[in-house]
This record gives sequence, C-alpha cells and structure tokens, in this order.
Amino acid sequence: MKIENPTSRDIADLAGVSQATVSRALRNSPLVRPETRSRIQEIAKELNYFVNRNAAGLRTHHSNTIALLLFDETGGEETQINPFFLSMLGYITSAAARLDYDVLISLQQLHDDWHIEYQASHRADGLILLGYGDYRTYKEKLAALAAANTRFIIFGPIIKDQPGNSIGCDNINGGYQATRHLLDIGRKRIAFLGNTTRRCPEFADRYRGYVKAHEAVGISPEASLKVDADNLEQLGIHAVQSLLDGGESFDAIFAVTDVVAIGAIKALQERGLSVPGDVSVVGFDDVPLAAHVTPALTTVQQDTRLASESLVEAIVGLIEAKPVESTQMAPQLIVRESCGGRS
Amino acid sequence: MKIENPTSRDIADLAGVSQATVSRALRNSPLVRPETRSRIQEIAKELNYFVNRNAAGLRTHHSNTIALLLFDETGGEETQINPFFLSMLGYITSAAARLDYDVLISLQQLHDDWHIEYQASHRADGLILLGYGDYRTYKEKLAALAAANTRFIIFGPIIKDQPGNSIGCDNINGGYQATRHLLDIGRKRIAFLGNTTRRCPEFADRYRGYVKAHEAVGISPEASLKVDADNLEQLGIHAVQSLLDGGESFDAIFAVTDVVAIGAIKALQERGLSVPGDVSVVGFDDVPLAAHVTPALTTVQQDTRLASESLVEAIVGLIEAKPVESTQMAPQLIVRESCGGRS
DNA sequence: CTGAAAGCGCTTACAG
DNA sequence: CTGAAAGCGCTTACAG
Repeated sequence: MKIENPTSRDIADLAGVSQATVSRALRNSPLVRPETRSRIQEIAKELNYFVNRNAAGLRTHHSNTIALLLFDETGGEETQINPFFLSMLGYITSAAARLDYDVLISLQQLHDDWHIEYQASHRADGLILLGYGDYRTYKEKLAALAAANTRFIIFGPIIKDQPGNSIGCDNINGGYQATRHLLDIGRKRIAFLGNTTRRCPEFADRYRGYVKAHEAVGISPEASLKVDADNLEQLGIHAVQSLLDGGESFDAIFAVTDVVAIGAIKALQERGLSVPGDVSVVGFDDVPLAAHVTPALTTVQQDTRLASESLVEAIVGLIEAKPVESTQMAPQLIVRESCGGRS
Repeated sequence: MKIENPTSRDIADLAGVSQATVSRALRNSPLVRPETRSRIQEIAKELNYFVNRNAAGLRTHHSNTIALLLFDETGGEETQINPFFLSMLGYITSAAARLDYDVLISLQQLHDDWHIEYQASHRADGLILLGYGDYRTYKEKLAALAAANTRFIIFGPIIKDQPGNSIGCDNINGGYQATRHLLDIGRKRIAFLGNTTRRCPEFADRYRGYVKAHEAVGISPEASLKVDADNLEQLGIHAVQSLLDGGESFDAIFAVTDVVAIGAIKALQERGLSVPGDVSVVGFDDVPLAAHVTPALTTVQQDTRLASESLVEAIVGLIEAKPVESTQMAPQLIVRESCGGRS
C-alpha cells in the first residue's frame, strides 16, 4: 500500500473515520477511543505518513523550531566560529530534540539585520543568541528584537539595561580563579590578553576578576601588561610578540579565551621560551582541544552542557509563556600543564 | 502604524489593492506595476511584515530548508562531533543562505530512525548527510531514504551500489600523499592508525593510498604496524601505547584523522619521545587546530569550503530536479612541523 | 467518542 | 496589470 504523499484524509479513508478523528488520534488525544487510535496510528506508520508541519504550523501558529543565531565577529572577516560555541551546538540540538523542537542555524554578522524575521515569518518560535559580540552594536539590535515581541535568550553576561534574558557564567569569578592560581604558584607579572572595554562585557569581567585576585594578594597589576588586538584569532600571537618586542618582562599570561591562549603558547615557543618553564599560561572556555595541545592548557571551564540545556529550557519557557530568569553559573578552574608549579 | 501580526491582507487594505496583488508584489512578480509594487513593499517594510512561511510552504510544497544530519559514531557514547565536520557547518550555512535556504540541524545516532521524516513532514526539501559512519548500518538506511523518494546528498566517498549521490575527497590519493611524504623524508617504518575494513570506506581508502605509496618505493608495509581501536577519540592514545608496549619499532605515524594524530602526538610525548625527532606524524583533515598544536601538524587538507558549497549546490540541484553528479575532490598535503625532514 | 465545518495565510491558475 | 476564488493540509471549537 503506497500513496505518494499521504495526507490525513488518505488515512481517514483507509480507516473509515473522519479526517478530524485522524488528526486527533495522531496527536494522542484522549478524546479518541484507544482502539480507533491505535488502528489509525498503524495505518499512518504503514503509509509512512508524517504530519505536514506547514499545515500544522499554519493552524497552530507554532513552528516548534528554535533558531540558533551564531555571531562571532570580534575580529576579522572570514573568522571561523569559535570552537567553544560550536561545542555547545551539539548540546543545544540534543536538548531541543528532547523537548520536541527543531533547531535552525544561522550565522550572523553583527552588522546584519538581525532577523526579527525568524519569528515574524513563523520559521522559529524563539531565538538563542550565541557568540562573543561587540556589545555596543549589539544593544540596539536587542532592543529591536524586544520591540518586535521576539522571544530570545542570550548566552552571555547579565548586563544592566540590556533587553532580554541572559544565561552565562560568572566571568569575574572565572577571571579571579585563573589569576589567583597563577599568583598562588608564585607568578608575579601576569600579562592579561584581551579587550577590557565595555565593548566586550564578558572579557571586561574577566579582567575585573584578574584585578581582584591581584588585590587579594596585595599586588597591583600593571597597565603595560594588558594587551589587546583587533582580531581575537590573532590576538595571542600578536600580543606575545609585542610584549616581547617591547622588552616587557612577564612570567605568566591570562588569556581571555583558549584560542588566544593557544596562539600565545605557540608564539612563546617560537621565541624559544618554555611553557610553563618560563611563562605560565591560563586560558578560558576549556575548548575541546585545550586538553590536547602541548602543554595541555590550564583553563577556566564553563559548563557548556549545562549552559546549553539551560538556554533551551529558557527559550522553550519563554515560548510557553512561563517565567524565565537570567542566571549565572560558576565556572571551574581546570588545572593541566601549562602553568607548572604545584597543582 | 503598528499591527500585531500583520498579514498580506492587512497590507492589501492599507495599499488599497487585493491580497493577491500584495502577494505578487512581495515576490517581485513582473505582473505587478512597478509603482504599485514599490508602494506595497514599503508598507510591508514599515509594518515589519514577513511572509508566513508555513502558509507559503503549505501552498507551494516547499520549505526552502535543508536538513543537515550530523552523525559521528565510530566510537563511544558521548562522542563530541568531530571538529572537522563542525567546521563545514559554517560554510554550508552560508552557502545555503546565499541560495535562500535555511538549514535545520540534527544530530543523528546511526541507530536512529534516520528521518525520512524530515522531508515527509515538509520540514526540509532535502538532506545533507555528514559524518564518518559505519558503512554497514549505513547502507540500508540510505536505501530506505531513497525508497521514500527523499532527496539527499552524502559527504563521503563514492561507493559502488550505494544509493544516492556523494561528494567527497579522493582518499586514496590523500593517503598516498601523506605516506609518500613520510617515505620521502626518509622514514621507513610507518604505523597506520585506523580502521581499514569496509566498515569505514574513507579510512580503507586512505590505507590503500598508504600501501600504494609503499609499493611505489619498493617497501612492503608491515601488518604489525597497523593499529585500530573502537573509539576514534581514544585511538591515537591507545594505539601509541600498544605499539610501544608491544615493543614495535616505528619512526612515523600516519593517522587516519587529525583528532587521532593529535592524540598520538600527546601519547608519544608522554612516553618521552620527540615529535618529529623520534617519530614523524601526519594526520588527515586539517582541522582548525591542527596548525596550533605543538608541533604544528602536517596533514592532508580537504577543501571543506569547496566541499560544503558543492554539497549545498548539489542538494539544491536535486530539489530543483536538475541533474547532479557524484564528485571527488583532490586533497592537498599541508606540510608543517610534525614530520621534520626537508619540507 | 465522533463528524462537519471553519479557518490559519498564503500562491496561482483563471478571467477580465 | 489586477481581482475573485480555490485550495494547500492541518487543528479545534461546536454540535451531537
């Protein structure tokens, strides 16, 4: 029994019931007599029938789809997506699938027209925003989203006056842990690699943690040890070069991101310096490959699985009009080999 | 002027035309007078109107969406998606966006019910299959897809009798290049890390290239230097350990994948061996981080951008009922530091 | 527990 | 160039 593109009406005919009953049966409505229901479901299975999502969506005004917007543009043109966010993708998709949602992905440029469109066109019921972005351009877009009544949830820090809800990690705490570890193993001159302006609030918070850790041990960090670069991917390499070429002395590096830290290690080694012999390095994120570089990278781990699941729960909550709160999760220092010292 | 959820009818009323004309104008139909068209488009913009995709899809039987199925299960349970495939995701999404398609992602377990559903439910017009899979379980699922008239395209080797079209790289050639490079720099005993059965056709082909390279220089590869493991992520580490513990002597490794190669390097270094001093290592894929590990990994690069774009073009071709051919692309050896020797 | 009917918001022949 | 009308395949009040 093969029908090209079976509809609920085909099944109704075959089962000798009305199309409405088929629809009810397939959605497991308790209104339908159990025997009828299972008979209908069997026929559906045999015909390889699946509910037409467009028709159902048109009727119900739900797409059962979440749009995942990835943006990653703290730097150059052809930037690869940060592996950190990529690693969340799997968890997000699985969590969404468990709640019966599909995931639509979209790479965003920050200058893009931020796709109020997704929800307005009924392609998605809500959005998850993922990426280290430039907060300045960011904020007004969020306001536009909010104004259009779009449901969205941001992976990132909680920022006063920022529209919408955020789920992220406690970056101050993370920066503190990283820096404190370096200080505790006896490092004194710790370079900070990353942007610390309001542009990148998570990085600014990591820097605040860095300062706090210094204060806790009674050292004041030196401004000359703070280095930034336009492009996050190049930052590690460029920063080490400029530090070294500037004759700056330092015995440790706290990099704002694992990708930066790995670049820095590379650059140090190329200049004949040993990690952790001469310089200790700590990163942030615990990217999948952090454990595999040499030396294995000590870093601050964000629980991406928990974050991903929280994001999905939050957006689904928003879709179902349940109350949702912004939350912060505690990051955890993972000690590996790139710092040396006692561990 | 704010309307909660504007429809084409709202615009029609505002513009003083029929709803049909609005629909035509928004799709840039030449049937509509230019002035009328632009007036309508302006109103649509002002109202923040976007065509309801469910309604349009129901009418046209097109979702303008591609489903991207990622499967990655040559090994354990909680396997992370291979970064190699993850890096294709960005290119695929961009290429799809250029052709006006959305991308739905889905993580597949090979034992899953392989989602004939995607097309049958009109959520997607076609599928792209991505991953290193187990060919045995794979084949019958592909047959089921084909039987259900699902449009799909596989990233992988061209295999006789396999249903559907494939786009992939010439793995024999890639394996040859990698091995030949090791031989050319004077290595004699080259371990091969990976599965070489029909289960993993791409790996088997890479092995064939390995054998061919040996033959070309008149050496026959030794069976004892071929090592496999259940889990691709653990393979590199386990293989090196068993090779070393078995007292096997070798001066080079060709790993079937970068992830494997990186694990192998790690394990070698832990045993106090130098790469490339004692052992040269070549990988396959040119994963984003291959350039960042120490020593930087010499590897066989697959042009993921080209592959991604070809996949998208192919599936869109299939959707539009254009003829599509399976193709193979030539991989390219990228010489970095993990082999030493002349380069 | 079941059916007849309305309607979700579009697209597109058909007629003018 | 434009409009009236049908219909895509569902879901769900409404009536029985």
